[in-house]
Amino acid sequence: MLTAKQKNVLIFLRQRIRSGLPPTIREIAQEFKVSSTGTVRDYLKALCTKGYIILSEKKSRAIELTEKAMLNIPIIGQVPAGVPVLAVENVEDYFNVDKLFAQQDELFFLRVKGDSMIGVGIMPDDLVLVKKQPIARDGDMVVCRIDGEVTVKTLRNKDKCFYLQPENKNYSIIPLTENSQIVGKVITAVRKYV
Amino acid sequence: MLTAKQKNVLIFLRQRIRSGLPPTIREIAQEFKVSSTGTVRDYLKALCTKGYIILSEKKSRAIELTEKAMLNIPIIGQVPAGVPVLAVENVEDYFNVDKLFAQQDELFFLRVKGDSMIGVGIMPDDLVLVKKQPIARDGDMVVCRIDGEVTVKTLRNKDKCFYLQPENKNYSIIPLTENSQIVGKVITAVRKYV
DNA sequence: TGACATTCCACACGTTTGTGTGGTATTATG
DNA sequence: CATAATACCACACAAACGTGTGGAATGTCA
Repeated sequence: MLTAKQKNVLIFLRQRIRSGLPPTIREIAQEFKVSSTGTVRDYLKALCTKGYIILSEKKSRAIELTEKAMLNIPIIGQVPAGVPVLAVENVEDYFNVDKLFAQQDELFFLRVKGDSMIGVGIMPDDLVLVKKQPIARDGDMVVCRIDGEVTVKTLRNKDKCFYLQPENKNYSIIPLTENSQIVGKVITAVRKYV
Repeated sequence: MLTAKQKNVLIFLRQRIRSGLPPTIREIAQEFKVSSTGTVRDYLKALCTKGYIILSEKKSRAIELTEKAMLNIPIIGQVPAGVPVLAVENVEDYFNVDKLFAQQDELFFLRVKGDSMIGVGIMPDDLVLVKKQPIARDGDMVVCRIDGEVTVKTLRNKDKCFYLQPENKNYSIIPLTENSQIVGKVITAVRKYV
């Protein structure tokens, strides 16, 4: 529903906000070569009523992007033969990088050592993105401290007891004792190339 | 070299900048309960001369973090027994999410179908982060169009010819013909849980 | 001890910036 | 066709904001 002008303004806002300093009304006017601040306010009002931005009163540069306006990296799904790969129809979902930012203090990457999780495709030296939390549920992949050692395992809850289950037949199940502590939950596995 | 006060100010700045709107001098004063704007300017000058922030003149909220001050998601490496997991000493590197942003238009995720790359730990339904580029080098993992079909394979260059090599013994090597086109290069593999 | 950085204060000046009013012309939209 | 939304303008006002001056207390380090 955005006009071409509004779309361009939104792109500019996104760019500037991401760079760390949202623009003032007059900076937007300069960017789009309009001589009146009233014109820019028309833009912003339109984007505001359409739900793309939120404005705070009497604060400089106070332009906030809504979830709707956030730019995400597209996830391309199954691509039928003969169709351009990056066509809009193929976009299955979006990977929201902005959200990663928001909870940054809660996250860390852990480099996996050993092959105890190779059964689920996690190889030695892979990175797992861990969300810090002291508890987890049955089936969650967790990072755990056992007597000072740190391991990645699948958490299992059987007969009112918790167990750490490796995803490799060469390793055995470890019961979760008082000396153990769940550091966090694996939410993503990442392997970087090059 | 930062004093406790300066460190706290920097943490506050980082928080506010990441949230999208850097604070004004008076907002900083309010946060730290000092009644003079001059005091805050002292803080900022110190952080500036020590190389943590960059200030622009006569612009509101114009506080920029330097690379030195940027907070990235820490990558935790090998953790020896008895040491807290998240201790600073264990930080192996940082995953710079800011850099992902910069080249956002060049990136997309592709959901992998099939098990032709299972030999390198890429499983069906995994996501690969692809950087758009029409050429690649021997050994690069690439996304390729062959007669309209899209596949992920390893690129091989032998005897002046290019081949697409699956990482699974059940599949065979495919020569790169004129009907084929390299869409981009896989730079990261990602698997999301939950 | 002396030079220096740090951490605070008060107050005033001038620019930046958001706000508001009142227009006009063009382009949807039902 | 009429109403609404859009896209522009000029100008003025008040609040927000960065800047500057001058001072004082404290701690650091050679």
